[in-house]
Amino acid sequence: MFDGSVIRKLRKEKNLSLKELSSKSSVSIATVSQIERDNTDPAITTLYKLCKGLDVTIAELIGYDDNTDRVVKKRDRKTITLPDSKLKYQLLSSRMKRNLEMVLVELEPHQEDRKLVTHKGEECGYVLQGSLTIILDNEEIHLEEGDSISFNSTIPHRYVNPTDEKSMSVWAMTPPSF
Amino acid sequence: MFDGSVIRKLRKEKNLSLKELSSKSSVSIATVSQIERDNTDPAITTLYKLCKGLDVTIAELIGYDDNTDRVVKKRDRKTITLPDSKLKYQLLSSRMKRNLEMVLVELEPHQEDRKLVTHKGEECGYVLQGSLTIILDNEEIHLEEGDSISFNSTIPHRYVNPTDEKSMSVWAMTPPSF
DNA sequence: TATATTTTTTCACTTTACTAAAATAGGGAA
DNA sequence: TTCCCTATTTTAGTAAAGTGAAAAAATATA
Repeated sequence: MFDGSVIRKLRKEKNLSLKELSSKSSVSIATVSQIERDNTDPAITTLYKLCKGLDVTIAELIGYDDNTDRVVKKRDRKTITLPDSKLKYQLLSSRMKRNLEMVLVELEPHQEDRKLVTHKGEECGYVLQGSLTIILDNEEIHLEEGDSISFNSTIPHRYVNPTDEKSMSVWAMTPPSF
Repeated sequence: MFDGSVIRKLRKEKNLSLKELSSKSSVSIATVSQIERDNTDPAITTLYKLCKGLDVTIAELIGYDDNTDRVVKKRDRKTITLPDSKLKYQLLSSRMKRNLEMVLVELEPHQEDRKLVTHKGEECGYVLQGSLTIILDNEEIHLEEGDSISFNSTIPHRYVNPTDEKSMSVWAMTPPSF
């Protein structure tokens, strides 16, 4: 069951009356009231309309006010192990359901993944330390410290550290792939 | 109107029959079929159920856009100026149309933004250097170097550097807000 | 090709969402 | 305290979602 109280909370935060939200969203006053009090389970289209009136996305609406485990302290980071990868991944974002994920990726000197990976969504990476070579399909892209890159994650890709120094980079992905 | 063909597409990708998805999601075969062909506008709870059967989140279901890649070299970074902010922002992601954005945020000692901001989406931040205090609504969250945080960007927020040292953090946002 | 089985769609019914109008509740002014 | 106005909830009706069973279509097998 969808929690309608989030709608009321957002509405009040934006200082809107039921009448005003009804007008902005083209949903009747009575319906908004019923949804807010969990008297009804809205159709997705009705939710879209309410989101328009509230100026939020559905993902935001569903994830709003979920403040559990926002912070990941350095000492509490989870290390991710992937079956096909020897690289060190540390999750920076919390494990709760979200549309955005952040990880630290560490490669030892001359380390690489042999296997190309592909997954839904897109990602951005920023080189914190050392260098990093990204193989995107058959293209080899070399990044120095401070460089960054964005690409579509469905493009088969893998990481290579061709140097004698450790490489550290931070990556954001939407949707999450871990 | 919600586009039900996404459900069919995902179902076929996962090699599920209507009967199998119906079973995994506890939604009747007939309903799944009707939703897939846009004959009906599902309740949000029904969509939750379908997502469970398809093993995707609502955000994933509702979708995002793919696009092409681009590198931002350190020397080519764009600095972003915001009308209400004195903080230094540098864009790490390309300016191409995307659903994901990454920026470097730099605060001088004792620098802060006085104004709470709110915008659509969600964000993750990782403290690269120094410390950073995030004000989320009325909550004050203190992060040390190496700490990270995820939150919904519609929650009013602002950044504060309460220390004598410079603070550097990297932030990912979806959807982009710059 | 014929038959069997599975998958999907249609049908008719029950249940529930959404609505306009009426009723109730809350707040402010005189 | 009374009155007025606005905000919210309730009511009763219409429209639409969700269902199980039947029908139709698609696929597999001999």
